[in-house]
Amino acid sequence: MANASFNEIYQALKERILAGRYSVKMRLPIEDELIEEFHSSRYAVRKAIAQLAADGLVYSVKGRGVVLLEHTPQTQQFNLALNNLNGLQSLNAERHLDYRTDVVSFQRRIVDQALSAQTAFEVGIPVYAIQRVRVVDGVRAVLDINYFNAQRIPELTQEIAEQSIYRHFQKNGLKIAVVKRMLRVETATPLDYQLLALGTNNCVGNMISIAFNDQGRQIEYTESHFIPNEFNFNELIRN
Amino acid sequence: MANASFNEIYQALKERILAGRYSVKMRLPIEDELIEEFHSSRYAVRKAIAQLAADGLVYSVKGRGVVLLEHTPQTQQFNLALNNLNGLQSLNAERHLDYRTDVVSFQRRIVDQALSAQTAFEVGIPVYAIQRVRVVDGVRAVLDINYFNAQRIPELTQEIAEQSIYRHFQKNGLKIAVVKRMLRVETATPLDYQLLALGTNNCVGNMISIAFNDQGRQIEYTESHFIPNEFNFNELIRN
DNA sequence: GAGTGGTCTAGACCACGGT
DNA sequence: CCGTGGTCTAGACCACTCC
Repeated sequence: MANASFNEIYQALKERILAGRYSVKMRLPIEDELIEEFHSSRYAVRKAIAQLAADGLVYSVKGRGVVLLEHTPQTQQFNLALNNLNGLQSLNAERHLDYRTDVVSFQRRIVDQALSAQTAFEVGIPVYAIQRVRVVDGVRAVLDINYFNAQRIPELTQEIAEQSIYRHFQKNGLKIAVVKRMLRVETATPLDYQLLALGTNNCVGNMISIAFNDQGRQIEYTESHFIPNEFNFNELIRN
Repeated sequence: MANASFNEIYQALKERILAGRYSVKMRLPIEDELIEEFHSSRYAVRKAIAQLAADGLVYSVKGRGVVLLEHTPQTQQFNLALNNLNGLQSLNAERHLDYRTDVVSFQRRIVDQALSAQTAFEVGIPVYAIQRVRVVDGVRAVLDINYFNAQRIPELTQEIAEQSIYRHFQKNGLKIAVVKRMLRVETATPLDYQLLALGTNNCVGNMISIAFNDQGRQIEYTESHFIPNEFNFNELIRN
């Protein structure tokens, strides 16, 4: 492989790790060896290793080398669910076949004091306020409560809300740059009881998302209320 | 500032952003200007900007520049809680004055089939199995259920479990390198009812942590069950 | 002391955004 | 077309691990 770029090196190493090729020593080859093998620069090799570390596959120790992290079948399963995608579509990505969105409420309104305190939007600006229920395998699993800054997004209709709002954004050239997210467990509200399949549970998970466009402006405040026991959020912390 | 290192540049820029110095243009100076101002290299400047982006303060756009993200007082508050520390101590870091740990159970046992399936530890190895309740401001807020690989950690005693296990690790030269974490909302178990101040709630949050040492070996499986409404987990997603 | 990753310099060229 | 950040090269030196 001549002059492999960062991504080729990353993919190749990832494949080998998952295939167990480095399992004996539980170490990656040293940087100089990888540079030689891939006929690449130290920059590209280090970037590939950084990506493997971000995936939770390896850990670099100064003076010792790049160590492979144990991964039993169980910890592999542990890694399945994702939390770094855009809309709520990601919650059930590819896991479920049957999926439906019910638009419960679709309004345009002006941000008042109370809504401003909740959403961090300025008082007086127009927003779309949308409530939708996600029905997964026939179960009312997620209640999405969206507020979009109407001045900074392309026009929305109820029909679009029934499909994917994020896809609509993408088509119209609006790019979500950064999302700040907060996860909480909350006592269920009357609206949750009304719209979600809570069973005997009286709490919901609440994922609050604040999204920014590539101008740095907040365009969205969303609460996603989800039923217990069905959703996992994974995360990796490195020292 | 002559020959400022990455961290000095990062701190200086962060301070200025928070002080609103770049608020007019909502842009950072271009890389070449920063290189000149700090008499530093492009490497250091770019690394500092990368750190600012990881903090959710800025966003880089190729061809346009480094954009500041809006941060209203509310979104600032939104950023408060952390989720990237080690033990459960972090959950209430500096927010609460009164804090106590009750050790409910402290055992050594051998991993059997069922525990192996749950914790990803191999069948047959010895583990410490510890249950502790964290009492915050007089409220039984968190139930910690720990399993530590006894062969890979320094000896534990009930007295240590009453204090901080992680501090004990640190003192004895055991370094936690990586933690894989999963967040869920679950129906409360009988143990949760018994030990936590659930009030009328019948669910808990469950933070499952799998920790690895700097040899890449799993040393810990922990479930932290926490009561609703009191804890926030923050996260930043960038495109 | 030898080996290894971490930091840093000084450049070159490319890809994208806006005019 | 120009300005900007993204990728990449080819080195130097430092800090840490381990023998």
